[in-house]
Amino acid sequence: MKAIPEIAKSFSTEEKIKEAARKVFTQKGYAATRTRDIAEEAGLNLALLNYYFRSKEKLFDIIMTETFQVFMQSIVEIINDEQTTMNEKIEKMVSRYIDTLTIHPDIPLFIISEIKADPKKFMSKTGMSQHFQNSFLKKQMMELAMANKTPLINPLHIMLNMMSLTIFPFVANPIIQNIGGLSKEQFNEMMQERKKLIPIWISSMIAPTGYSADKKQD
Amino acid sequence: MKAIPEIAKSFSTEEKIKEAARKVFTQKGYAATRTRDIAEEAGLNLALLNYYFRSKEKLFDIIMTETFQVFMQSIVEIINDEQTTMNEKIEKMVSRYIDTLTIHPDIPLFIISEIKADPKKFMSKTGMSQHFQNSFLKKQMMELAMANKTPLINPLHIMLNMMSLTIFPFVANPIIQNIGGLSKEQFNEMMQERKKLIPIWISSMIAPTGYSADKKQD
DNA sequence: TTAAAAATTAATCATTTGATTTAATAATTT
DNA sequence: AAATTATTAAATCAAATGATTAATTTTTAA
Repeated sequence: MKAIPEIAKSFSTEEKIKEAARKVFTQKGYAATRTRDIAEEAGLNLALLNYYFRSKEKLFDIIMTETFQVFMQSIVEIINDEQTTMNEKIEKMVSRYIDTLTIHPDIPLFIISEIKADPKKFMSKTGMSQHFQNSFLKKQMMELAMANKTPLINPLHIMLNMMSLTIFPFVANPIIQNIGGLSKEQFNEMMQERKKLIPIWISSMIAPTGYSADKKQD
Repeated sequence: MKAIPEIAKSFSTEEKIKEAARKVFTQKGYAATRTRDIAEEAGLNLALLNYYFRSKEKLFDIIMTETFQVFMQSIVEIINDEQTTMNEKIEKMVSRYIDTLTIHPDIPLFIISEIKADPKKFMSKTGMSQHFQNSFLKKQMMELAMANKTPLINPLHIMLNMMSLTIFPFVANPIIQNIGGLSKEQFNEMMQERKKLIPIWISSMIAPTGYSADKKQD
């Protein structure tokens, strides 16, 4: 009867398994991943996976939670920074997303797919809703709309637009590369361009002269 | 040895299987779908699936191809219509996407996930690249940039923005609903709002006063 | 009506896959 | 060094799953 290994010891193999699992799970998703894939990727025997993590699902939960948390944490810090303006926050978020996703392009599709596969499992414990609703950023957005006498665009739209413009290209990467006829490098260059462009676009949404043909500005 | 049934006959069961397959595949993806799920969804014996379609993979390929083609076809028509302006095309695309995806919200994540799982299998035969590169829309975009003396924003950015702003909310639906604290109905209302907003936003990207209020429209 | 063809079903096969067991090896303790 | 414990590997199990078979029912058409 194998005892469960203590936390401190055998850090190395445990981490090897987690790294392999992170790679294979984010690349192929839970259902398409075989525990044997993970063992092979880690260069370790299959039995170790269950020895250290009891089951595929438990290992997956750990990976999923960690991935999601890392992904959220950096954003939460940015949106609650009381020292930066709204525009600076948007710049920072866009910049951080693009830098992170250039290195780990699989993460968003992974998170989205797995949340969809079992929404209540992951949706409950994140508290994403509060993060945004109570954020300093949301306050700033609403104040700015007042100050500018601009008709208030739901802050959710703005946040959603920032995420859409930034994250979607990575999610739909193979399709986008194909439509644009881009190599991996050209795609990354384009995303670097967008680091500058997206904040400009978002700004122009908030303080718009943008209402084109039918409504003349005066 | 069972003969392969002729095309005309037993339309009903064949269609029942395809409908069931369409539903389950788009909902759960290829890997997470069991052929038994499809049989049950169709209310039919498992063996019929292989009787009519030989294998899970062959059935899947049919569903995938059809789904993708329907999705592309309507867009290709719009972007090559020589009677409409660029702005009208964008309005139409956004509108059609949102209407379609409100009814079939699973389609984009399905297509994206499965293309990612096997890019060469699906990417080759679509010819998406040509569709856009040779489109009347792209010509219009470039001409408009000239005429307006606007610095040319890569038409790919514009197309990508349109798709991002329109499709991403559906792809990330559970997360977006959670962040915004929205019910399914409220989410759909928001997407109806975006039907009007997205074309405005895109316009303001193309002919921008958007660079933080320093350039007046005349 | 009847014989052939096609459609449908229940039972079963073979492979895959998550998980376990048992034995061997390495590390640590006494 | 001997004993104990931790770690690793090979073999195997049991359930899930895609696919097939053989028997039965239904439909077609002569």
